[in-house]
Amino acid sequence: LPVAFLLAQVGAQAAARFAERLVPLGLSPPQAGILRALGAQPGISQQALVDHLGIFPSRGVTMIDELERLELVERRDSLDDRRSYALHLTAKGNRALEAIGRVAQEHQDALLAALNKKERETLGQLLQRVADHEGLRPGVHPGFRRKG
Amino acid sequence: LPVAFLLAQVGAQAAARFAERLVPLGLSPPQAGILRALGAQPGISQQALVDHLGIFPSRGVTMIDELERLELVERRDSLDDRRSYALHLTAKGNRALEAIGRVAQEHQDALLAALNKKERETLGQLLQRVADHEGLRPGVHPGFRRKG
DNA sequence: TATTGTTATACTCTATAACTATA
DNA sequence: TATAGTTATAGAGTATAACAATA
Repeated sequence: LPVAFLLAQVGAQAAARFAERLVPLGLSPPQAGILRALGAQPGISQQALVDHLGIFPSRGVTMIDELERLELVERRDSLDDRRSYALHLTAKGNRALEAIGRVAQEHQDALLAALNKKERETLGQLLQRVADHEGLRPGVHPGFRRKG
Repeated sequence: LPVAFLLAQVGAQAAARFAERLVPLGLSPPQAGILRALGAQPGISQQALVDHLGIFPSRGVTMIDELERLELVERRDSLDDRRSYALHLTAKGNRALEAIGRVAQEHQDALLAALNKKERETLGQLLQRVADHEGLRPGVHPGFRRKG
């Protein structure tokens, strides 16, 4: 049984369907990932953010630029180091993050409609063990991360 | 429990690790997918291939060009319709397909090292049910397919 | 001299559209 | 007129490298 292939196949499907559900919010999956990270760690620097997500600094700049233009994120001057910014969600950003959460729940319910509650738990536990064994960071999508 | 996110996360990891294992073979995941499809359906036309994989005809041309240059695939003239070709694996292409199979097995063993045999079966069965419910075609990676 | 963030550029993958030749 | 395959072009997403300001 090609379980590894099934994983990649169903995982890609999950990602694609989630991306579709973000379209009405005007967001991409990477943007949702940044909002999520900033919701969990308000005030972190761009450097800390790109390190956490495993992306290149230049990409962080571009993405934060866009999220700032959308008024979802703001760069505040750092108090102790004038080179860096403290990144924060705006009120609008927080509302977007909540909307992402609702959409994610709907997405999961639709994706796992073929499984009952107990089976979903089992699936989650098995996946979590694989994720832990692979050293995956909770909440950080590998599609986000640079090679290596 | 964010099972849908875990699925996307672990699935992307699976795809990335498999891609790494293809590097020594000089192949990309899409190329491996084509070799696999041609192994299962020798002699099909480019049209049938791109339809099966859900890619654009122009992409099919480019990819078959490359695989032909690598001497893994050959275009044979179709007997009954001079517009189309019959696609076949060469002897070298068949050996490559076998190597892909070995690499896939090693990949799966490494990826699922945290699970015992029974758990792997359970995971596979749960994933298969999700895949069926989502209407995924066996052996066709969604990353391959055009939107829709 | 190292670090934060930025800019400018290039690369890869894929989509779109116009085209040729057969049917 | 429709279909198989091709060519040419464009776009999205991301990586790479050089740079300015601050530490």
